[in-house]
Amino acid sequence: MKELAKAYNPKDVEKKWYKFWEESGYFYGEVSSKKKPFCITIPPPNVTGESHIGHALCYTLQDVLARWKRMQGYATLCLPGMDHASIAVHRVVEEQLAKEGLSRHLLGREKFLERVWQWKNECSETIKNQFKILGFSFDWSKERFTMDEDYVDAVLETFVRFYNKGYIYRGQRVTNWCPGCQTAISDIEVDREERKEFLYYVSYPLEDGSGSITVATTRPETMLGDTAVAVHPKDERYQKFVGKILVLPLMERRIPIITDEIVDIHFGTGAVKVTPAHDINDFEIAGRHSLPKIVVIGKDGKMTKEAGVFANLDRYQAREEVLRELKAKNYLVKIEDYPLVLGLCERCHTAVEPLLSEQWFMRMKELAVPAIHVVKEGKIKFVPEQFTKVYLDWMENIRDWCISRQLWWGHRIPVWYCQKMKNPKCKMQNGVIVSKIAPQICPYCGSKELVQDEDILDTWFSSALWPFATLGWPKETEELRYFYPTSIMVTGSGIIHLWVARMIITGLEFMQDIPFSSVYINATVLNEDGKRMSKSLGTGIDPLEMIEQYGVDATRFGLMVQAGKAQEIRFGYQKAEMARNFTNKIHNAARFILTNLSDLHFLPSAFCLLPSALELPDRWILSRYHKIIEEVNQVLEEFSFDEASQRFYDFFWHDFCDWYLEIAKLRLGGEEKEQVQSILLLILEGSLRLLHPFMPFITEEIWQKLPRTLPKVRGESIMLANYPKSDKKWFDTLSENQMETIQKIVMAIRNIRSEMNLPPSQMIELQVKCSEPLVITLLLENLSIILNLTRSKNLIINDKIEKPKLSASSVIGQCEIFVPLADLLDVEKEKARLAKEVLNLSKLIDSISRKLTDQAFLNKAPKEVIEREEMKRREYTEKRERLERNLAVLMVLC
RNA sequence: GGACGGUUGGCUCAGUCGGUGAGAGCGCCUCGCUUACACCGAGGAGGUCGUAGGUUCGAAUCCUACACCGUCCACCA
Repeated sequence: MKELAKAYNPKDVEKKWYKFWEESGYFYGEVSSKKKPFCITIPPPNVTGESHIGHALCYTLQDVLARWKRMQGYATLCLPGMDHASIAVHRVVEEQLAKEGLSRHLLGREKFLERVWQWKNECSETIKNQFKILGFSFDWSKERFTMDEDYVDAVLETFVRFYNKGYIYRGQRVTNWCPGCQTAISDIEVDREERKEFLYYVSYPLEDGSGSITVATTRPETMLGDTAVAVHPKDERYQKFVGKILVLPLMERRIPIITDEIVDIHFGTGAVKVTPAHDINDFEIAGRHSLPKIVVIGKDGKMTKEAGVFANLDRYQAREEVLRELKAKNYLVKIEDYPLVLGLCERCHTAVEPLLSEQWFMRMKELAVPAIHVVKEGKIKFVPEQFTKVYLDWMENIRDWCISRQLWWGHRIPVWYCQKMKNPKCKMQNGVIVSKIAPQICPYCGSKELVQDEDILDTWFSSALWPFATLGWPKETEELRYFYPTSIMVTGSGIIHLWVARMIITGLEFMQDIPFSSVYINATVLNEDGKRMSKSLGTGIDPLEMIEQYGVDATRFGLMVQAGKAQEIRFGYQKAEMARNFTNKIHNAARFILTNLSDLHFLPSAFCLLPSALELPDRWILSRYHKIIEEVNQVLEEFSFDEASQRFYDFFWHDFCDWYLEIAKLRLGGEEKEQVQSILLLILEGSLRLLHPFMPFITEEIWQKLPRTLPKVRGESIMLANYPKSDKKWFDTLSENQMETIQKIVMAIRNIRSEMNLPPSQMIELQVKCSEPLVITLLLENLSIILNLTRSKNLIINDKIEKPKLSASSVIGQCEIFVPLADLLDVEKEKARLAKEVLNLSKLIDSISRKLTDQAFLNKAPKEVIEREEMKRREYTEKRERLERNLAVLMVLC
């Protein structure tokens, strides 16, 4: 056997195994009628080149599930891909262009797109490589991109179908317009910044000269586009004005006084100027009251013709001019300081202008109904559960979705406009032609002058199709039939609305079935300072850096031990270091076991052994082992990755290495040698399989080195081996209790040794006073373990032992342990040690006694609780008496 | 403004159905390079469980209010 290195070096093994797995086709998601399917369509990362540890978390979770299910015998498909992420990529590429003194408008649409494709290709290679480094068992043969030919087809198909069913329409709406970037931008691209601004009070006179109403505004220049003043219907101050007409100052326009629930009685004067074309609320008010919408600020941020004498002024210049005029004509009542939250374009930092524009929308209310139903019914479950509410709250108040974007990188809207509209039929359709394929002539009037809509679709329109478009939809592929609905969607809480909700809607609409049965919302990874990781802020931790330092398995495990129910996790190097140390522990345990196997030609079949034929440590570790298998499988069913990894850690390190292995060392030289070797190997081999989903590389590396004679080690890779199943016949509570007694005794003696500063070379003697025959037998049967682990020469046990005067002592259950030390005994220290323990017990006994003398407690507490308390009191009291007696012996000495 | 989450030893976090001597990892202290592992082993110190009330025989755990931190959503001009 090849000598194993003293320390585990991940770099030696990781690349090799990934290559082996991939080339062997183990990741291939095969349709198999003999197996049950398990499928995850991996959330496609944006091709923006960003990479931080949060991605590593999300995808590792999925790989753990996939490897686990694959080993459990499911036909497993993890389908990877990338998202074209139109806005985000625009930002990246346009930034690059800006550095070269270029812009997308200077380049033109075609050249710009060429440039983006080039970027996309580089970027997706980088991401793919990272995923491979991380060991993800994704089926790369089925990799998809949201702008692949087939995928585009699916997107256009969706648009046409939705349009034909009347869900998609064209209309006007106020959207965030950036005059700097010359595009509409979504809410998430707007940075909010608090500014010290002013609130201006302007008086609008009544047409009949009977008075005036004062309105408050932060943007006086928009008054030029006012078409009403609104008050709350219940505002008594204005009851008498409702329905009357005002004369808009400077414009001399007659505008009505209307009522609307949206108005806040307590803000300003309680009367709001309504500017439908430049404010989202006002736009909605206008909709409810059929008010005209006058655009007074143009896309360039300058005043339009509609602004009359202010036309062509910059919007901020216009504000000054308007204020001057108002003041001159005595309409300006007062000015207050006012902190305003201003929307700024996150790219160019220009103040966003809400602007009325023509957009495509999707009606959502009706589509949301079945999507709400499947979640309420429990057909789709959110994990953690609290996110169900986030989803439902949004769905139940869903608004129409603006699906058009004035960008270039993405799916161009499959709509053409006839420029001629030569007949009434064409005019009736407004010359709108919706088609997957570019039409040559107008189907209505035969005109050849057709112009395609310039806009593209919102990125999420295409990602909404991910779970089925990746499997081949609209074609009826074998994969689609077999793997849809997929098993689980793992993603971040930030995109429940943007993405998850829409996948559920489109899945139900086009597949008539849910897209997945579970939605696991992974935590946001914060860095060590509790800050969100972001490349632009420089607060991200690059997973590759961590991998470089600790290896892939440690990085993955470090993430998994923290992947619990919390909404956020802080990630630091500590956890990765802990996990790295664990890999080393596993490596060395394996090294020890394999080294001690070297003279074995074949292995006895320990697997056939009956529990009764085994020794206590064997029965104990096998019981622990099977319980851990049970637990890991169970908590994984609940997606408790933290529990699964931590429990395994505790078992392997503490039970197996600290105790079983240490005890095994004593037995490997004796008659039980082969039995012990077999059990060591059995537990090691099973542990590797149990751990494999979390740490794929080290487990494969060691597993491949195990003797092939082991029945379980016949396959060509651990990732194809069976995942361990627990066998309850090995559950052995008695052995666990007995072992616990031994451990406690050993620990008590070690504590004495340590407190008395006894060097390891100092052998000691043990005397145990015990009257319980079963315990005496237990200790005698495991005598060599106790002696060896405590470095003791011998042990005398019976019920007549008296405490040697110069000895340290301890009480464990039925046993009183004495360590005669003669002049090695530090009497003062020992007295202090015992006194402290007595004091501790006294406190406990007092608190229990207080309970047990409390009538209320005795009357109302359940019987079991009272009994347990009584039992504890007896136990502690007895222990205290013994300790006090031993302490008394020492007191006599001085 | 609303919703959700968090607040437990120096740090990062567990803690199930209310009854535990409140746990772990890191860090710290003492001892030890005992031929798997110093990326280790043995032992130890360290916590009025954010604050204030309440429910209860009994609260880290349930309820209310508040504070601070975080995330998401939002139509206060």
